[in-house]
Amino acid sequence: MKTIKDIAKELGLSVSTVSRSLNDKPDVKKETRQKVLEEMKRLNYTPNANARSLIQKKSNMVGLMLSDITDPFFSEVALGVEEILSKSGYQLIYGNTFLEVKKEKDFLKSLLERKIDGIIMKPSNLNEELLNTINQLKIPIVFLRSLSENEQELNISSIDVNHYQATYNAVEYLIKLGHTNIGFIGMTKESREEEDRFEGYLDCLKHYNIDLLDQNITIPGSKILDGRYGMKTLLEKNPNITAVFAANDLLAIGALDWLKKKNYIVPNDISVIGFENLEISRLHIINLTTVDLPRKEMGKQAAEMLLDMLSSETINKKEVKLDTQLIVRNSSGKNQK
Amino acid sequence: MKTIKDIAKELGLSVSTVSRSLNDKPDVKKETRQKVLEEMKRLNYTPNANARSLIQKKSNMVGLMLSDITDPFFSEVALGVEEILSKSGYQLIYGNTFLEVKKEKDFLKSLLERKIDGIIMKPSNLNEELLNTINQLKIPIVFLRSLSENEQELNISSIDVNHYQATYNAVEYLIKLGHTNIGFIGMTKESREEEDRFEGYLDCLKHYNIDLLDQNITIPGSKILDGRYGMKTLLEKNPNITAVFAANDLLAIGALDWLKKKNYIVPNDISVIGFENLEISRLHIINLTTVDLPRKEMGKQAAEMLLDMLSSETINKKEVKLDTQLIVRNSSGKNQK
DNA sequence: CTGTTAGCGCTTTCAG
DNA sequence: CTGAAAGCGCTAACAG
Repeated sequence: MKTIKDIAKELGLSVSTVSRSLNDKPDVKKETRQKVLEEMKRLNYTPNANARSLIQKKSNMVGLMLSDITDPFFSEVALGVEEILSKSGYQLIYGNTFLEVKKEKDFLKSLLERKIDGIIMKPSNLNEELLNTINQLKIPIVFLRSLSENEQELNISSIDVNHYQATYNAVEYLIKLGHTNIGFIGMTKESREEEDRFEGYLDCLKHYNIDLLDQNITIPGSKILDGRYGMKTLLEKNPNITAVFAANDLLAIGALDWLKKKNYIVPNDISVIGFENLEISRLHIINLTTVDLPRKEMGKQAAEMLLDMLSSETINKKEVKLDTQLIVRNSSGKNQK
Repeated sequence: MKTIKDIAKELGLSVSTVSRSLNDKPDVKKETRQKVLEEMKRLNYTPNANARSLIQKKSNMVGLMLSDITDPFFSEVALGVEEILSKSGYQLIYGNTFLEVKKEKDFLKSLLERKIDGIIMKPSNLNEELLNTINQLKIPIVFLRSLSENEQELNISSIDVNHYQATYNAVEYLIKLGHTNIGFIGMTKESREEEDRFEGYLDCLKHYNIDLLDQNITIPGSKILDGRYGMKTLLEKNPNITAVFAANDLLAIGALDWLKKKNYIVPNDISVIGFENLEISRLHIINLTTVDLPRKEMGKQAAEMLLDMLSSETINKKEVKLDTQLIVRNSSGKNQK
């Protein structure tokens, strides 16, 4: 492997001059720099970023901790993050945690050893230990979800959408279509956002003086099959349901699928609303009314917030909540009963 | 930031003893090691992996170059790769290239500067320059696609499925259902695999003495909307088509969507076959006959091949082609005309 | 404008 | 079993 020493020796220069030339520093004669650059090419020299990191105490690497990259939400976030950070010369170390505390811990540890400059992550509900660990990191962090109460004092920025409001609006939209018997198909595991959404559902019903029925609620999981099962469960418990809010599009699509299989007509018999606005949801054969989540945009903004924190001395914590938009399609309509 | 020096000073030991203790090397008294480990915890010490990489000439980092992480194929590959490599203590630097040569070059360069130990990647059709660059890397590489002819001499392993055979089988299946007017909706950009698939289609028609019709072929792109457009194009050019092979599921789903919109009955009027077996494809409302791609498995095997190359002195190049399976669902049936 | 020197944090001989 | 010393490849004062 070639080093700047080789270049220096070859050219009869000192390593510092070579270093200066390579890094576009001032105080180098044009011709010298020229010669260095040529020699560099000739020798097929590649700088050693690790050596540079060591001395500069800056690695130009950022950690990206996701729960599951195959989740369309995270893959789009990851795309947005990478787009912005790579432009600024940062490399991304990525890992999946499935929100398992052990994986989170292990991954964080490996990031710290690598002396990364910052982290963008979607953590689980932090237990105390992890919270402490994170608190001690002296590097900028952006959460891909809102901070919970016990995290408020942390010096961490966050980006999220307003799950509460989004759900409230969606349910309100159903109520204004005449629905009163509205089911809720929730996601397991995604506690923080999930709570907010559930509260949005509850508060909206309350606001319109609609009784909350236990049998209108089910929490089956987060995949298509869970949605099918959730829809089945709801109808078994309460056949009078006329509308359903599902906590994500896959659940909603599963619900649609099950309804279709059982010869229910959507939206005449039952209205279905999702949450996420996946690409497939706008398919003619699905045509799901849903809440649009600006996934890639969230990734981009997360990256920009991190860059911001990276470049300023004082950590200026920011908590951003993006607005969402209800996308009305054909899976929802007036209550016909 | 604490260093081993701090530990050494605190304990009145030399840095070398501390280093040995931390790395489980022999020749350290049990109690000494114990003391070091305790002090390490007390001081909240984190080793500096960059310093270690510098001296060991091994970074324990691997590059993962994808075209687009939001493509379900790549996100699942990325999951499999990460699962295996993180278990072996490797960190993954990921980047999206969209098969753009400039992005590929830039990303490769940044990987080289980081002195990564190996690369798993899905490259575009390599131009000579990139090919040279890659050839000069003295590190193990695994391609997430088969090697093309001009790449054969490279010391690179690859993993892929047999696109030719998979397509041949799919088309043969259609022919055996009585179809002779079979459309082909192809993907742009993904040249290598695409050629193989196209050849599978051609050879199969030829083998069954079916005339190849120009108007039965269209290459619209790779997304749902492209599939809709592709289906539209095919039917305009040749209304007698009774079956369609689409080069991926999204194209096939787009085709289904358009057929549904135009009130064609699938599979009675037209059979549709996809390629990939996405999760949504098994939905009751889609129910797509398709070729199953073992995506995550490919990622895992790619990682294992790389680990293999990483641990053995001699680079033992391997070219793996996994078999695929035709998943027959309700989007295909007997020719009714 | 250029060279000398020190040192980033760590591992690894080589002595003892 | 432990310590001293060298050095990985690079940057950053400081002299000149």
